Amino acid sequence: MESPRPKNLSVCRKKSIEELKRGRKFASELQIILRKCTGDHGSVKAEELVAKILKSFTEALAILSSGESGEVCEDLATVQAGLLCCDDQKTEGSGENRKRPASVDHPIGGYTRRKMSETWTKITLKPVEDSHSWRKYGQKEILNAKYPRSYFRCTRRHDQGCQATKQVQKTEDETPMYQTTYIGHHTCQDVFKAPQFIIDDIPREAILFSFESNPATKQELPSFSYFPSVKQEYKKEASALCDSKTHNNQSSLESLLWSDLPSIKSGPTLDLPSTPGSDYGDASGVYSCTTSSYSSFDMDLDSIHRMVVGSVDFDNFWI
DNA sequence: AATATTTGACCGGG
DNA sequence: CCCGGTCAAATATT
Repeated sequence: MESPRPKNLSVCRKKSIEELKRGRKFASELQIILRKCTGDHGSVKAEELVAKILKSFTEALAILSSGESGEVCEDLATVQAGLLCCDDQKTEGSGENRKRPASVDHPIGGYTRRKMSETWTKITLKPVEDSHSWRKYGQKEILNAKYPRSYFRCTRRHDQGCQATKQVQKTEDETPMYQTTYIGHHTCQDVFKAPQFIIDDIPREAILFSFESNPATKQELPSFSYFPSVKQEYKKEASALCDSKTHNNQSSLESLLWSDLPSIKSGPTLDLPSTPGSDYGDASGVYSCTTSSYSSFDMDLDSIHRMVVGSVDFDNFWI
């Protein structure tokens, strides 16, 4: 949080302010139109809605205009945390009878539908590049959403029983963003790190929303212990940076990210054309395999995360 | 051959 | 019954 603030971030903020101003202007116009059209007998709800939209824009603008440094994320998170709801806390229980045959994952039968897990959301201009390996396991058309939602799980699910998942969905804004919802924390440990890529998790322009927290589950600490079951996924991860396809996606992403993170760039220079053959048409084209260590920026966000949500007493454990 | 992604089906909550 | 999350067979990729 006290990390030096790249110029690009303030540029980003200015852009955000511009965008919000435009949004507010449009909402204003809509309000006028609404009043003209509906008159006195008009829809009160619609009016209320417009008023709320306007208020949101105003507040967001106030937040962005006031703070000088990285408080943007916190403030927005705080604002949004109140608006967005949390997962329910129902236990997924023992008393279920499912037809689906038992699998390695779910020996008892059926599959586990994850609830009561900590979730947090990032909204970024580009698909989020984070420090874990993900494997896509599904994609769904979502009602009233233009783009499908992609579902990812940690590649270490089988190895280490890591239950972390994430969902990526492209928003339908004027300038489409990628909303990445993380569900649950990684309980896995990186075996092969790629020290030359100490990036991280989130592009600077990321907006972090936190909904729930259970600090007790925080286990994302670097570890040097060696895990015996080294399977293909590890190898792939270890060589991810040399892997052609992954390399393409990653490099393009990274070069984009780096363009926003010039001050913390480390390791080899990636001087590649942006988005060579990678398709960001929707969330379905999203990367899956990445690796890196935890950066100070990651820790910063983690701190922010803690600050935002405080210590909510929430009893969920993966293990 | 091993691993990743796609995609339709299944499942459960609301 | 609808919708969203997950599974797993089929297919693609490496």
